[in-house]
Amino acid sequence: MDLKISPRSVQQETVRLVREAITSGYFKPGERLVEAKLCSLLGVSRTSVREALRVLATEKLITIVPNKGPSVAELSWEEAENIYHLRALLEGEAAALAAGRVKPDDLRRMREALDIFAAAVDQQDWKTRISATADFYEVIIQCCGNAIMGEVLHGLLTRINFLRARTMASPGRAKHSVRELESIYDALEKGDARVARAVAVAHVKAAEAEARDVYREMNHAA
Amino acid sequence: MDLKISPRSVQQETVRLVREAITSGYFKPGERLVEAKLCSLLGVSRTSVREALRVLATEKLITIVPNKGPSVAELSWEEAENIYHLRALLEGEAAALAAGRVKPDDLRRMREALDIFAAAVDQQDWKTRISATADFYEVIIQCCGNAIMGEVLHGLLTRINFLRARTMASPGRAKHSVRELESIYDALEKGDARVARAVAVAHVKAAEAEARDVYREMNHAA
DNA sequence: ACGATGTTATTGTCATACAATCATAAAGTC
DNA sequence: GACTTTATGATTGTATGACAATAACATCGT
Repeated sequence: MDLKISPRSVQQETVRLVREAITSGYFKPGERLVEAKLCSLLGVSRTSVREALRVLATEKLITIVPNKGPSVAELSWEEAENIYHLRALLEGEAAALAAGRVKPDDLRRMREALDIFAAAVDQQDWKTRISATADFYEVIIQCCGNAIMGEVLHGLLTRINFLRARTMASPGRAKHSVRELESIYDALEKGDARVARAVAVAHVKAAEAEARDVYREMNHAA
Repeated sequence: MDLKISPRSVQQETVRLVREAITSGYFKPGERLVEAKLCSLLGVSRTSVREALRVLATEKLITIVPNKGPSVAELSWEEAENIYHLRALLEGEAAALAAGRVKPDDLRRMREALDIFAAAVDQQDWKTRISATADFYEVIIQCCGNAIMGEVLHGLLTRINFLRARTMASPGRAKHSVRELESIYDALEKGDARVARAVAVAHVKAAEAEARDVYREMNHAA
Protein backbone atom coordinates (compact mmCIF):
# COMPACT_ATOMS: atom_id res chain seq x y z
CA MET A 1 0.00 0.00 0.00
CA ASP A 2 1.50 3.28 -1.11
CA LEU A 3 -1.35 5.61 -0.44
CA LYS A 4 0.78 8.02 1.48
CA ILE A 5 -0.43 11.54 1.23
CA SER A 6 2.50 13.78 0.64
CA PRO A 7 1.83 16.92 2.68
CA ARG A 8 3.19 19.54 0.36
CA SER A 9 5.83 21.62 2.00
CA VAL A 10 5.30 25.28 2.71
CA GLN A 11 7.88 26.16 0.13
CA GLN A 12 6.25 24.08 -2.60
CA GLU A 13 2.92 25.60 -1.80
CA THR A 14 4.46 29.05 -1.99
CA VAL A 15 5.85 28.30 -5.42
CA ARG A 16 2.47 27.05 -6.53
CA LEU A 17 0.59 30.08 -5.28
CA VAL A 18 2.95 32.70 -6.64
CA ARG A 19 3.18 30.90 -9.95
CA GLU A 20 -0.59 30.80 -10.13
CA ALA A 21 -0.73 34.48 -9.28
CA ILE A 22 1.66 35.27 -12.11
CA THR A 23 0.16 33.08 -14.81
CA SER A 24 -3.33 34.21 -13.98
CA GLY A 25 -2.28 37.81 -14.32
CA TYR A 26 -2.77 38.80 -10.71
CA PHE A 27 0.84 39.93 -10.63
CA LYS A 28 1.47 41.96 -13.76
CA PRO A 29 4.62 41.66 -15.87
CA GLY A 30 7.30 44.00 -14.55
CA GLU A 31 5.72 44.24 -11.12
CA ARG A 32 8.22 43.99 -8.33
CA LEU A 33 7.83 41.19 -5.82
CA VAL A 34 9.13 42.35 -2.49
CA GLU A 35 10.05 39.50 -0.21
CA ALA A 36 8.61 41.04 2.90
CA LYS A 37 5.28 41.72 1.20
CA LEU A 38 5.02 38.14 0.03
CA CYS A 39 5.84 36.95 3.53
CA SER A 40 3.01 38.80 5.15
CA LEU A 41 0.73 38.11 2.21
CA LEU A 42 1.25 34.37 2.44
CA GLY A 43 2.02 34.14 6.13
CA VAL A 44 5.31 32.32 5.67
CA SER A 45 8.88 33.07 6.55
CA ARG A 46 11.39 34.79 4.35
CA THR A 47 13.30 31.54 4.06
CA SER A 48 10.44 29.83 2.28
CA VAL A 49 9.65 32.83 0.14
CA ARG A 50 13.22 33.18 -1.02
CA GLU A 51 13.53 29.51 -1.89
CA ALA A 52 10.30 29.75 -3.83
CA LEU A 53 11.50 32.82 -5.69
CA ARG A 54 14.69 31.07 -6.78
CA VAL A 55 12.59 28.27 -8.21
CA LEU A 56 10.35 30.67 -10.10
CA ALA A 57 13.38 32.49 -11.43
CA THR A 58 14.75 29.21 -12.75
CA GLU A 59 11.41 28.66 -14.45
CA LYS A 60 11.85 32.11 -15.97
CA LEU A 61 8.58 33.32 -14.56
CA ILE A 62 10.35 36.03 -12.63
CA THR A 63 13.59 37.91 -13.07
CA ILE A 64 15.89 38.46 -10.14
CA VAL A 65 18.36 41.25 -10.54
CA PRO A 66 21.05 41.04 -7.88
CA ASN A 67 20.68 43.37 -4.95
CA LYS A 68 17.52 44.77 -6.45
CA GLY A 69 15.18 41.89 -6.15
CA PRO A 70 12.68 39.90 -8.11
CA SER A 71 10.02 41.11 -10.48
CA VAL A 72 7.55 39.37 -12.73
CA ALA A 73 9.23 38.49 -16.02
CA GLU A 74 8.36 40.66 -18.98
CA LEU A 75 7.91 38.81 -22.21
CA SER A 76 8.94 40.66 -25.33
CA TRP A 77 7.00 39.78 -28.43
CA GLU A 78 10.16 38.34 -29.90
CA GLU A 79 10.39 35.89 -27.01
CA ALA A 80 6.72 35.04 -27.28
CA GLU A 81 7.22 34.40 -30.98
CA ASN A 82 10.14 32.11 -30.19
CA ILE A 83 7.99 30.18 -27.78
CA TYR A 84 5.20 29.80 -30.29
CA HIS A 85 7.71 28.59 -32.82
CA LEU A 86 8.92 25.98 -30.37
CA ARG A 87 5.38 25.00 -29.53
CA ALA A 88 4.64 24.40 -33.19
CA LEU A 89 7.71 22.25 -33.51
CA LEU A 90 7.13 20.24 -30.35
CA GLU A 91 3.36 19.89 -30.49
CA GLY A 92 3.63 18.95 -34.13
CA GLU A 93 6.09 16.23 -33.28
CA ALA A 94 4.01 15.08 -30.35
CA ALA A 95 0.91 14.81 -32.51
CA ALA A 96 2.80 12.91 -35.19
CA LEU A 97 4.18 10.47 -32.65
CA ALA A 98 0.83 10.09 -30.95
CA ALA A 99 -0.84 9.22 -34.23
CA GLY A 100 0.88 5.86 -34.22
CA ARG A 101 0.12 5.09 -30.60
CA VAL A 102 -3.30 6.26 -29.55
CA LYS A 103 -5.45 3.70 -27.87
CA PRO A 104 -9.25 3.75 -27.80
CA ASP A 105 -9.24 4.94 -24.22
CA ASP A 106 -7.05 7.89 -25.16
CA LEU A 107 -9.41 8.88 -27.93
CA ARG A 108 -12.27 8.70 -25.51
CA ARG A 109 -10.55 11.07 -23.10
CA MET A 110 -9.74 13.47 -25.89
CA ARG A 111 -13.32 13.39 -27.09
CA GLU A 112 -14.42 14.23 -23.58
CA ALA A 113 -12.04 17.17 -23.25
CA LEU A 114 -13.09 18.38 -26.67
CA ASP A 115 -16.76 18.35 -25.73
CA ILE A 116 -16.09 20.25 -22.55
CA PHE A 117 -14.12 22.77 -24.54
CA ALA A 118 -16.86 23.14 -27.13
CA ALA A 119 -19.40 23.67 -24.39
CA ALA A 120 -17.21 26.31 -22.74
CA VAL A 121 -16.92 28.25 -25.95
CA ASP A 122 -20.39 29.68 -25.68
CA GLN A 123 -19.83 30.86 -22.12
CA GLN A 124 -17.35 33.49 -21.02
CA ASP A 125 -15.66 30.69 -19.21
CA TRP A 126 -12.12 31.00 -20.50
CA LYS A 127 -10.75 29.21 -17.48
CA THR A 128 -12.52 26.03 -18.45
CA ARG A 129 -11.33 26.50 -22.00
CA ILE A 130 -7.73 26.54 -20.93
CA SER A 131 -8.07 23.57 -18.66
CA ALA A 132 -9.92 21.64 -21.36
CA THR A 133 -7.24 22.28 -23.96
CA ALA A 134 -4.68 21.34 -21.36
CA ASP A 135 -6.49 18.04 -20.82
CA PHE A 136 -6.69 17.50 -24.55
CA TYR A 137 -2.98 18.02 -25.01
CA GLU A 138 -2.16 16.07 -21.92
CA VAL A 139 -3.46 12.97 -23.65
CA ILE A 140 -1.39 13.65 -26.75
CA ILE A 141 1.71 14.18 -24.67
CA GLN A 142 1.19 10.94 -22.81
CA CYS A 143 0.58 9.10 -26.05
CA CYS A 144 3.66 10.42 -27.76
CA GLY A 145 5.84 8.54 -25.32
CA ASN A 146 8.21 11.37 -24.57
CA ALA A 147 7.59 12.58 -21.05
CA ILE A 148 10.43 15.08 -21.13
CA MET A 149 8.93 16.73 -24.16
CA GLY A 150 5.86 17.14 -22.00
CA GLU A 151 7.87 18.82 -19.28
CA VAL A 152 9.46 21.22 -21.72
CA LEU A 153 6.17 22.07 -23.35
CA HIS A 154 4.57 22.59 -19.99
CA GLY A 155 7.27 25.03 -19.03
CA LEU A 156 6.84 26.96 -22.24
CA LEU A 157 3.07 27.08 -21.90
CA THR A 158 3.40 28.43 -18.40
CA ARG A 159 5.52 31.29 -19.63
CA ILE A 160 2.93 32.46 -22.13
CA ASN A 161 -0.07 31.54 -20.06
CA PHE A 162 -1.04 35.11 -19.29
CA LEU A 163 -1.14 35.74 -23.02
CA ARG A 164 -3.16 32.63 -23.67
CA ALA A 165 -5.68 33.65 -21.08
CA ARG A 166 -6.25 36.87 -22.99
CA THR A 167 -6.37 35.04 -26.29
CA MET A 168 -8.90 32.54 -25.06
CA ALA A 169 -11.09 35.33 -23.86
CA SER A 170 -11.61 36.42 -27.42
CA PRO A 171 -14.83 34.76 -28.63
CA GLY A 172 -13.84 34.83 -32.30
CA ARG A 173 -10.78 32.70 -31.66
CA ALA A 174 -12.71 30.09 -29.75
CA LYS A 175 -14.83 29.05 -32.70
CA HIS A 176 -11.76 28.40 -34.80
CA SER A 177 -10.11 26.54 -31.96
CA VAL A 178 -12.86 24.01 -31.82
CA ARG A 179 -12.45 23.22 -35.49
CA GLU A 180 -8.69 22.99 -35.18
CA LEU A 181 -8.73 20.65 -32.22
CA GLU A 182 -11.42 18.64 -33.94
CA SER A 183 -9.17 18.08 -36.95
CA ILE A 184 -6.30 17.05 -34.71
CA TYR A 185 -8.62 14.54 -33.16
CA ASP A 186 -9.67 13.24 -36.55
CA ALA A 187 -6.10 12.82 -37.72
CA LEU A 188 -5.17 10.92 -34.59
CA GLU A 189 -8.22 8.71 -34.91
CA LYS A 190 -7.15 7.82 -38.44
CA GLY A 191 -3.59 7.35 -37.28
CA ASP A 192 -2.33 9.73 -39.92
CA ALA A 193 0.92 11.12 -38.53
CA ARG A 194 1.59 13.50 -41.39
CA VAL A 195 -1.78 15.20 -41.17
CA ALA A 196 -1.67 15.19 -37.40
CA ARG A 197 1.57 17.15 -37.42
CA ALA A 198 0.27 19.55 -40.04
CA VAL A 199 -2.93 20.42 -38.23
CA ALA A 200 -1.20 20.63 -34.86
CA VAL A 201 1.27 23.09 -36.34
CA ALA A 202 -1.53 25.03 -37.99
CA HIS A 203 -3.31 25.23 -34.65
CA VAL A 204 -0.30 26.76 -32.96
CA LYS A 205 0.27 29.16 -35.83
CA ALA A 206 -3.32 30.32 -35.56
CA ALA A 207 -2.94 30.79 -31.83
CA GLU A 208 0.22 32.77 -32.44
CA ALA A 209 -1.48 35.08 -34.89
CA GLU A 210 -4.21 35.76 -32.38
CA ALA A 211 -1.69 36.25 -29.61
CA ARG A 212 0.17 38.79 -31.71
CA ASP A 213 -2.92 40.97 -31.93
CA VAL A 214 -3.61 40.64 -28.23
CA TYR A 215 -0.02 41.49 -27.43
CA ARG A 216 0.00 44.60 -29.58
CA GLU A 217 -3.28 45.70 -28.10
CA MET A 218 -2.06 45.14 -24.56
CA ASN A 219 1.06 47.18 -25.06
CA HIS A 220 -0.78 49.82 -27.03
CA ALA A 221 -3.15 50.51 -24.20
CA ALA A 222 -0.19 50.77 -21.82
CA MET B 1 29.77 53.20 -19.26
CA ASP B 2 28.22 49.97 -18.14
CA LEU B 3 31.28 47.90 -17.44
CA LYS B 4 30.07 46.98 -14.03
CA ILE B 5 31.35 43.66 -12.88
CA SER B 6 28.50 41.78 -11.33
CA PRO B 7 29.96 40.12 -8.27
CA ARG B 8 28.19 36.84 -8.45
CA SER B 9 26.30 36.09 -5.31
CA VAL B 10 27.31 33.26 -3.04
CA GLN B 11 24.16 31.42 -3.91
CA GLN B 12 24.73 31.68 -7.66
CA GLU B 13 28.27 30.50 -7.21
CA THR B 14 27.02 27.57 -5.17
CA VAL B 15 24.63 26.60 -7.92
CA ARG B 16 27.43 26.82 -10.43
CA LEU B 17 29.83 24.71 -8.43
CA VAL B 18 27.40 21.96 -7.52
CA ARG B 19 26.08 21.85 -11.06
CA GLU B 20 29.61 21.54 -12.34
CA ALA B 21 30.29 18.79 -9.82
CA ILE B 22 27.27 16.88 -11.04
CA THR B 23 27.73 17.28 -14.78
CA SER B 24 31.40 16.44 -14.53
CA GLY B 25 30.59 13.26 -12.68
CA TYR B 26 32.19 14.22 -9.39
CA PHE B 27 28.86 13.58 -7.70
CA LYS B 28 27.50 10.30 -9.03
CA PRO B 29 23.86 9.73 -9.97
CA GLY B 30 21.89 8.62 -6.96
CA GLU B 31 24.40 10.03 -4.50
CA ARG B 32 22.82 11.89 -1.64
CA LEU B 33 23.70 15.52 -1.13
CA VAL B 34 23.51 16.34 2.54
CA GLU B 35 23.05 20.02 3.19
CA ALA B 36 25.48 20.17 6.08
CA LYS B 37 28.21 18.44 4.09
CA LEU B 38 27.82 20.88 1.26
CA CYS B 39 27.95 23.77 3.70
CA SER B 40 31.29 22.75 5.14
CA LEU B 41 32.55 21.64 1.75
CA LEU B 42 31.82 24.99 0.16
CA GLY B 43 32.14 27.16 3.24
CA VAL B 44 28.73 28.75 2.91
CA SER B 45 25.64 28.86 5.06
CA ARG B 46 22.73 26.49 4.88
CA THR B 47 20.59 29.32 3.58
CA SER B 48 22.64 29.59 0.42
CA VAL B 49 22.99 25.87 -0.02
CA ARG B 50 19.29 25.28 0.27
CA GLU B 51 18.45 27.99 -2.22
CA ALA B 52 20.98 26.52 -4.61
CA LEU B 53 19.53 23.05 -4.21
CA ARG B 54 16.03 24.26 -5.05
CA VAL B 55 17.38 25.76 -8.24
CA LEU B 56 19.17 22.56 -9.22
CA ALA B 57 16.05 20.57 -8.50
CA THR B 58 14.10 22.82 -10.85
CA GLU B 59 16.74 22.16 -13.47
CA LYS B 60 16.16 18.45 -12.82
CA LEU B 61 19.79 17.87 -12.01
CA ILE B 62 18.87 16.68 -8.55
CA THR B 63 15.80 15.11 -7.01
CA ILE B 64 14.49 16.31 -3.70
CA VAL B 65 12.26 13.90 -1.87
CA PRO B 66 10.44 15.63 0.97
CA ASN B 67 11.86 15.05 4.42
CA LYS B 68 14.54 12.88 2.97
CA GLY B 69 16.63 15.33 1.09
CA PRO B 70 18.28 15.85 -2.25
CA SER B 71 20.24 13.39 -4.33
CA VAL B 72 21.79 13.54 -7.75
CA ALA B 73 19.17 12.75 -10.38
CA GLU B 74 19.33 9.35 -11.95
CA LEU B 75 18.66 9.27 -15.64
CA SER B 76 16.93 6.17 -16.95
CA TRP B 77 17.84 5.21 -20.48
CA GLU B 78 14.29 5.95 -21.50
CA GLU B 79 14.70 9.53 -20.33
CA ALA B 80 18.06 9.83 -22.03
CA GLU B 81 16.47 8.56 -25.22
CA ASN B 82 13.74 11.15 -24.90
CA ILE B 83 16.32 13.86 -24.53
CA TYR B 84 18.23 12.69 -27.58
CA HIS B 85 15.01 12.66 -29.53
CA LEU B 86 14.35 16.24 -28.50
CA ARG B 87 17.90 17.22 -29.32
CA ALA B 88 17.52 15.83 -32.82
CA LEU B 89 14.33 17.76 -33.30
CA LEU B 90 15.63 21.03 -31.91
CA GLU B 91 19.15 20.97 -33.26
CA GLY B 92 17.79 19.97 -36.64
CA GLU B 93 15.46 22.92 -36.62
CA ALA B 94 18.19 25.22 -35.39
CA ALA B 95 20.51 24.13 -38.17
CA ALA B 96 17.80 24.56 -40.79
CA LEU B 97 17.01 28.05 -39.54
CA ALA B 98 20.65 28.97 -39.31
CA ALA B 99 21.26 27.93 -42.91
CA GLY B 100 19.38 30.96 -44.11
CA ARG B 101 21.03 33.40 -41.75
CA VAL B 102 24.71 32.65 -41.27
CA LYS B 103 27.04 35.55 -41.79
CA PRO B 104 30.69 35.25 -42.80
CA ASP B 105 31.79 36.01 -39.28
CA ASP B 106 29.66 33.17 -37.95
CA LEU B 107 31.22 30.75 -40.37
CA ARG B 108 34.62 31.90 -39.28
CA ARG B 109 33.85 31.20 -35.65
CA MET B 110 32.46 27.79 -36.47
CA ARG B 111 35.53 26.98 -38.50
CA GLU B 112 37.65 27.94 -35.54
CA ALA B 113 35.70 25.76 -33.11
CA LEU B 114 35.86 22.91 -35.58
CA ASP B 115 39.61 23.15 -35.86
CA ILE B 116 40.02 23.17 -32.12
CA PHE B 117 37.76 20.14 -31.91
CA ALA B 118 39.67 18.29 -34.61
CA ALA B 119 42.92 19.04 -32.83
CA ALA B 120 41.52 17.78 -29.54
CA VAL B 121 40.48 14.49 -31.08
CA ASP B 122 44.01 13.15 -31.13
CA GLN B 123 44.57 13.98 -27.49
CA GLN B 124 42.71 12.47 -24.57
CA ASP B 125 41.39 15.93 -24.01
CA TRP B 126 37.65 15.28 -23.92
CA LYS B 127 37.07 18.44 -21.95
CA THR B 128 38.24 20.56 -24.85
CA ARG B 129 36.12 18.44 -27.19
CA ILE B 130 33.00 19.22 -25.26
CA SER B 131 33.72 22.91 -25.01
CA ALA B 132 34.57 23.06 -28.71
CA THR B 133 31.31 21.38 -29.75
CA ALA B 134 29.55 23.72 -27.38
CA ASP B 135 31.14 26.69 -29.12
CA PHE B 136 30.24 25.25 -32.50
CA TYR B 137 26.60 24.85 -31.56
CA GLU B 138 26.55 28.15 -29.78
CA VAL B 139 27.06 29.84 -33.13
CA ILE B 140 24.26 27.85 -34.72
CA ILE B 141 21.93 28.69 -31.88
CA GLN B 142 22.70 32.37 -32.14
CA CYS B 143 22.22 32.28 -35.89
CA CYS B 144 18.88 30.51 -35.73
CA GLY B 145 17.36 33.53 -34.09
CA ASN B 146 15.53 31.66 -31.37
CA ALA B 147 17.21 32.35 -28.06
CA ILE B 148 14.68 30.39 -26.07
CA MET B 149 15.38 27.32 -28.12
CA GLY B 150 18.96 27.82 -27.04
CA GLU B 151 17.94 27.91 -23.41
CA VAL B 152 15.92 24.74 -23.72
CA LEU B 153 18.66 22.92 -25.56
CA HIS B 154 21.20 24.05 -23.03
CA GLY B 155 19.09 22.65 -20.21
CA LEU B 156 18.73 19.33 -21.98
CA LEU B 157 22.43 19.09 -22.72
CA THR B 158 23.24 19.74 -19.10
CA ARG B 159 21.09 16.83 -18.05
CA ILE B 160 22.94 14.35 -20.22
CA ASN B 161 26.33 15.93 -19.87
CA PHE B 162 27.77 13.20 -17.71
CA LEU B 163 26.83 10.75 -20.47
CA ARG B 164 28.34 12.95 -23.14
CA ALA B 165 31.57 13.18 -21.22
CA ARG B 166 31.84 9.40 -21.33
CA THR B 167 30.84 9.30 -24.98
CA MET B 168 33.40 11.90 -25.95
CA ALA B 169 36.08 9.95 -24.17
CA SER B 170 35.66 7.15 -26.69
CA PRO B 171 38.23 7.76 -29.40
CA GLY B 172 36.29 5.90 -32.09
CA ARG B 173 33.37 8.26 -31.77
CA ALA B 174 35.53 11.35 -32.07
CA LYS B 175 36.64 10.60 -35.60
CA HIS B 176 33.05 10.30 -36.78
CA SER B 177 32.12 13.46 -34.91
CA VAL B 178 34.59 15.50 -36.86
CA ARG B 179 33.11 14.36 -40.15
CA GLU B 180 29.57 14.99 -38.93
CA LEU B 181 30.28 18.50 -37.71
CA GLU B 182 32.20 19.16 -40.89
CA SER B 183 29.17 18.29 -42.99
CA ILE B 184 26.96 20.52 -40.88
CA TYR B 185 29.42 23.30 -41.54
CA ASP B 186 29.36 22.62 -45.28
CA ALA B 187 25.58 22.66 -45.42
CA LEU B 188 25.43 25.95 -43.56
CA GLU B 189 28.08 27.45 -45.80
CA LYS B 190 26.01 26.52 -48.83
CA GLY B 191 22.87 27.79 -47.12
CA ASP B 192 21.11 24.50 -47.70
CA ALA B 193 18.52 24.26 -44.96
CA ARG B 194 17.25 20.83 -45.91
CA VAL B 195 20.66 19.21 -45.82
CA ALA B 196 21.62 21.13 -42.70
CA ARG B 197 18.68 19.67 -40.83
CA ALA B 198 19.36 16.19 -42.11
CA VAL B 199 23.01 16.11 -41.10
CA ALA B 200 22.32 17.77 -37.76
CA VAL B 201 19.73 15.10 -37.01
CA ALA B 202 22.09 12.39 -38.17
CA HIS B 203 24.76 13.75 -35.86
CA VAL B 204 22.49 13.52 -32.85
CA LYS B 205 21.32 10.04 -33.82
CA ALA B 206 24.92 8.91 -34.03
CA ALA B 207 25.66 10.42 -30.65
CA GLU B 208 22.61 8.66 -29.25
CA ALA B 209 23.74 5.29 -30.56
CA GLU B 210 27.11 5.77 -28.95
CA ALA B 211 25.53 6.95 -25.72
CA ARG B 212 23.37 3.86 -25.62
CA ASP B 213 26.43 1.63 -25.57
CA VAL B 214 28.11 3.72 -22.94
CA TYR B 215 24.97 3.68 -20.83
CA ARG B 216 24.58 -0.07 -21.00
CA GLU B 217 28.22 -0.53 -20.16
CA MET B 218 28.01 1.84 -17.21
CA ASN B 219 25.04 0.09 -15.69
CA HIS B 220 26.43 -3.32 -16.51
CA ALA B 221 29.55 -2.69 -14.50
CA ALA B 222 27.45 -1.48 -11.61
C1' DA C 1 15.86 -14.12 12.53
C1' DC C 2 12.60 -10.65 13.36
C1' DG C 3 9.87 -6.99 15.25
C1' DA C 4 9.57 -3.22 18.60
C1' DT C 5 11.89 0.62 20.55
C1' DG C 6 14.94 4.19 21.30
C1' DT C 7 18.66 7.15 19.35
C1' DT C 8 20.75 9.89 16.03
C1' DA C 9 20.99 12.36 11.64
C1' DT C 10 18.72 15.23 8.56
C1' DT C 11 15.37 18.12 6.79
C1' DG C 12 11.73 21.93 7.00
C1' DT C 13 10.64 26.10 8.86
C1' DC C 14 11.03 30.09 11.52
C1' DA C 15 13.15 34.21 13.79
C1' DT C 16 16.80 37.36 14.12
C1' DA C 17 20.71 39.92 12.90
C1' DC C 18 23.55 42.76 10.11
C1' DA C 19 26.37 44.35 6.17
C1' DA C 20 25.89 45.69 1.34
C1' DT C 21 23.38 47.71 -2.00
C1' DC C 22 19.80 50.32 -4.04
C1' DA C 23 16.16 54.03 -4.19
C1' DT C 24 14.70 58.25 -2.75
C1' DA C 25 14.47 62.49 -0.51
C1' DA C 26 17.02 66.36 1.34
C1' DA C 27 20.51 69.59 1.16
C1' DG C 28 23.86 72.08 -0.83
C1' DT C 29 26.22 74.31 -4.96
C1' DC C 30 26.63 76.63 -9.19
C1' DG D 1 16.28 76.44 -11.39
C1' DA D 2 19.08 72.54 -12.63
C1' DC D 3 22.52 69.60 -11.03
C1' DT D 4 25.45 67.15 -7.79
C1' DT D 5 26.17 65.45 -3.41
C1' DT D 6 24.79 63.64 0.83
C1' DA D 7 21.91 61.57 4.12
C1' DT D 8 18.12 58.35 4.91
C1' DG D 9 15.31 54.52 4.45
C1' DA D 10 14.04 50.24 2.16
C1' DT D 11 15.43 45.85 0.44
C1' DT D 12 18.34 42.22 -0.47
C1' DG D 13 22.18 38.76 0.61
C1' DT D 14 24.03 35.95 3.92
C1' DA D 15 24.83 33.91 8.25
C1' DT D 16 23.42 31.93 12.66
C1' DG D 17 20.66 29.63 15.95
C1' DA D 18 16.70 27.22 17.16
C1' DC D 19 13.36 23.52 17.16
C1' DA D 20 9.77 20.28 15.54
C1' DA D 21 8.99 16.53 12.26
C1' DT D 22 10.58 12.94 9.84
C1' DA D 23 13.66 9.37 8.35
C1' DA D 24 17.62 6.25 9.04
C1' DC D 25 19.84 3.39 11.96
C1' DA D 26 21.22 0.71 15.95
C1' DT D 27 19.84 -1.75 19.94
C1' DC D 28 17.41 -4.85 22.43
C1' DG D 29 14.21 -8.46 23.62
C1' DT D 30 11.95 -12.41 22.14
